[in-house]
Amino acid sequence: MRGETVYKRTFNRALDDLARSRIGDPLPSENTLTLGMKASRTTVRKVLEEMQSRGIFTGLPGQRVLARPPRPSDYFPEPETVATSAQVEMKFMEWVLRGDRKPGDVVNGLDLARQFGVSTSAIREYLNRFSRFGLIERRPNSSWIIRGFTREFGLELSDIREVFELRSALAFARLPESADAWAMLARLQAEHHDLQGNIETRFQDFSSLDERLHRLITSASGNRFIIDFHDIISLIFHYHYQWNKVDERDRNQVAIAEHLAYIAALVSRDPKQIERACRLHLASARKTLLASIPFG
Amino acid sequence: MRGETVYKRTFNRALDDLARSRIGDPLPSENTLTLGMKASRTTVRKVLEEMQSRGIFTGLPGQRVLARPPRPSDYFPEPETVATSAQVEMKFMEWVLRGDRKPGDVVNGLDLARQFGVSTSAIREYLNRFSRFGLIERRPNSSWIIRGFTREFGLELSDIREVFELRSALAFARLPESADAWAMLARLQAEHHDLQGNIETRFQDFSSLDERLHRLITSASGNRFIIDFHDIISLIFHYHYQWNKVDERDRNQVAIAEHLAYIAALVSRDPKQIERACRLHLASARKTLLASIPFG
DNA sequence: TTCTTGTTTTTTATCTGCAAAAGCCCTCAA
DNA sequence: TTGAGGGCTTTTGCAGATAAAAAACAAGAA
Repeated sequence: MRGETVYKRTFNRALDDLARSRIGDPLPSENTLTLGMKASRTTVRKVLEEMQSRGIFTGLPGQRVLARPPRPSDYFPEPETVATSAQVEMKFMEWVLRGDRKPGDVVNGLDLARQFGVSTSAIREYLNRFSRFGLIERRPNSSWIIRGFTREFGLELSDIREVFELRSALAFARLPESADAWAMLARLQAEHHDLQGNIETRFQDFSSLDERLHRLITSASGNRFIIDFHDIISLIFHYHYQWNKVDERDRNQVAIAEHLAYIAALVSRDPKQIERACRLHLASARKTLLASIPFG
Repeated sequence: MRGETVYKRTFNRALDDLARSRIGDPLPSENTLTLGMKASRTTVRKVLEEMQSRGIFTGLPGQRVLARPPRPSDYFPEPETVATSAQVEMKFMEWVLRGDRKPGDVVNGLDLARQFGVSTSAIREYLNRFSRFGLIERRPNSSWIIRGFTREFGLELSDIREVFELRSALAFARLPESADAWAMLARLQAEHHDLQGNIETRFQDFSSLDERLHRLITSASGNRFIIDFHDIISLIFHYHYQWNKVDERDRNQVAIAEHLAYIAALVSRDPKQIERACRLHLASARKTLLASIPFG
């Protein structure tokens, strides 16, 4: 059977949205609400029903009106809002990347299921999807084998990344002036400057900025395989940023400067300059990644 | 529950091997047999037991002796030897590649399960694994969407292929003289010459030769992402060769010549020559692929 | 030892089942 | 004739069960 995670997540999100309304404000139609939430009308309706029964709204459907502001106690606890698949991902990433697995170790699905408190099907499904990240490998009719978060992995990943991103960056420069991408790039540039000004306090925000910049550049390639590959980079760096706090501020400061140079190069449209800035930044990204690999 | 496909496959394979023995020949040990088969000893034992009860062997374990040659009627029918997952793959590939699906069409897991005569889990599992091929895309909490075997797909695939293979080919040339790869390349070269001599009758054998050559080159990159990507190429071309029979002989004849030039270039170790031969061949592979795409 | 084969324990492949969530179609009102 | 919400149907996400296959263990002979 399926948990109620979508419902609870939607409920919480609706509470957030409500915080901006006042008592007596009329509620938008179900369809309108559905557009904002990332769920179906069926779920939104379930949320509305519960809210009504908790006295957050009053009035007949069609004339519903906010009766009281949402309280913190209305929220469902965060852990109940995350789907099994997402839980498995987090637990599994922690397990492979931090749990000191060695190449050749076997992954025991049954055991993981017990450890993570989910069914074997959930594990199986995740392993299948995860295999494309190159950290595990399947032996048919037998268990999965750890390939390991090793130095080789880091090198192979970085090599491809450099090929793909350079290609994408050059494609970016060839985008027509009118493309949305340029506007987005300008916004990212502003955000970088902004962050640079407040680096002392907000250096942790860099992680999401990094992801957004590289995804934007990558998507200019227009190639689904390049874009898909970025998911791997993304995932690895996401967890990497989460755990590797050594020298974080300094590293991010350097990276921001590199990003700004990279953005400036893109704006210049000069292939030579782009190539230089791109390679420079990716070389230091590679270094950081390798440094974070255990025994790497 | 699981089918008996591994057992039946192993049984048939053992019958094949037996064809080379004579009445009275002693049987190798269970362990030895297991090495040859692609299965565990448990399965091999089950096979032996059945063979004994059918009178193919006589004698106590340890002194088993062939009692009669295998008969065609001993074989399990081929369809019973293919695992559900493999069946799903074939049926699904046929369904996406030949069944005139359009980008944006939804994939209904339940419906496919009914059509293919398997459970929804089997479909789910396959879709997950298949998603990395870039032909379908998932909408969370909702169905899969067809991205389609379109001209864009062909172009994007070919682009990456060219980048990866050129890199691999140059790496190949740098392999030490002693590497196994050189010996394998020499063997493939001989097989190509052989096939070229009998092109009139055996032109259909090209498909497997093509796969082996490109896999060998690709593996010289030593990069798991490049090697994994080759699986996509492989799968697409595998089905492509199976269905696209137009001008097959002529196409293969040209491709063999290109392969031979490519191999010669590799042997020469001259990067310039390698690049030329590689690009030339991949350009014509691209053309063939694009030509085979419906409305491409 | 190092292989045999016999036996028992684990783990995987696959199916079934069911509640949650998504997708319908329908009717009523502005 | 468009958009609202009510009610019903279908599909998905995940858990659970079970037989097949793999792996681990055991004990005797070469």
